[in-house]
Amino acid sequence: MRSRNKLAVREAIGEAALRLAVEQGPGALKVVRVADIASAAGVAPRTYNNYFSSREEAICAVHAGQARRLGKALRARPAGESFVDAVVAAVVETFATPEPDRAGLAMIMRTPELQGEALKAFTMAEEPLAEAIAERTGVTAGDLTCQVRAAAIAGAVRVAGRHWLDTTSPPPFATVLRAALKSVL
Amino acid sequence: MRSRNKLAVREAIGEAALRLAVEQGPGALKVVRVADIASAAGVAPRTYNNYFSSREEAICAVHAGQARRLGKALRARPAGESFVDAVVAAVVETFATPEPDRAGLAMIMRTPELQGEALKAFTMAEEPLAEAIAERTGVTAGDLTCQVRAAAIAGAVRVAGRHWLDTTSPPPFATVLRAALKSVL
DNA sequence: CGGCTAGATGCGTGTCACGCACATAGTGCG
DNA sequence: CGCACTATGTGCGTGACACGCATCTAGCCG
Repeated sequence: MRSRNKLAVREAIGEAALRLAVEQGPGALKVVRVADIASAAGVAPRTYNNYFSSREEAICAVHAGQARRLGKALRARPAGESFVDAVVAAVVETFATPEPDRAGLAMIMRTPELQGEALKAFTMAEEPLAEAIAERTGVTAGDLTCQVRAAAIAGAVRVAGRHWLDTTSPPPFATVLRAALKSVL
Repeated sequence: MRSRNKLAVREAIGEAALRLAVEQGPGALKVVRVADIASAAGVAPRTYNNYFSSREEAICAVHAGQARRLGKALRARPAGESFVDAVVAAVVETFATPEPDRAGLAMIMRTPELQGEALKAFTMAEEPLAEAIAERTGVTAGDLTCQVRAAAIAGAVRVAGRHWLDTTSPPPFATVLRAALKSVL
């Protein structure tokens, strides 16, 4: 336990929380107790509470981490690429590589008690994304346009996810993402 | 008490919760107890719980109601108006008429524990907005493009709010809203 | 006028977040 | 080489809360 650094412990708890929630399916929040999450992650209940102050936060932590990487992904695109292509590529490699887990995504996006935390996770991705957009388009950081574009992109990803979940015969998520992004770029 | 209908009671509780939270300023969630909200609204603590299952939800209820009216506002625009003009007008009259209360908005958008619920409130506005957009542009409801555009508009409103709060000398909120919407329409 | 329903309220219970104190591993300094 | 010091995990106790259940009251309809 002590050998794992803080980030690793946080990840372990988050993954355990999400896994248990998905196993229990709908209504998981009523069944999965803090003690369950803690023991599944190999920590004491009190320790879980040092990292997260609610089960919702823990369950959404892994997706929050994924969303936070979007800005970095955009920065990593080659400079010669057009802005639109770079954003699409960054989004696809961040959210559709590998293909997301339908059960986990459904749990997070369709459970009312988790929606707030999930939206918060998506929204936290906007700030680094806006900075990356500002850098790439050569405007000053904190520009209103960049933040609006970042919010639009994040919103498109979210809507694409909802659409993808509603579809019974699943096309590749990347296809839905590209279609959604086409409307805002 | 019994004379007020359910909606009125809900509104009374929501307003009381927001008012108390704003009065206490930052850290209000630690100070404002359920009993305080209930007594301020003139109901029993158990009754508050029949309407809301968390203080966050109660505090954000008034803004949720405001956001939910956006779709209706768009439908109410004259048919001859261009799509862009109609959206801008609907947004401005929904969110900037009258000029919002800075303290209340700051409380909701800047308190971490409230952000999730606030984002949920904004997101709930997207569905009726998407339907109104579909109706006005003549495409089938549930179209991906409409939902993405609705999300982009809601995101622009949210970013505009954040920007408006960060500005020390406040321009009219409608001005910021128009600037933000220009980037996504 | 009597039963009926919706809504408000009280009470009890299980869960939770968090402050506080302690134990212990890893670390730098003399 | 040993010693304090710090960071982190953990146990315990407390206050608050969400919610199920039972009750009561007001208003309504026949």
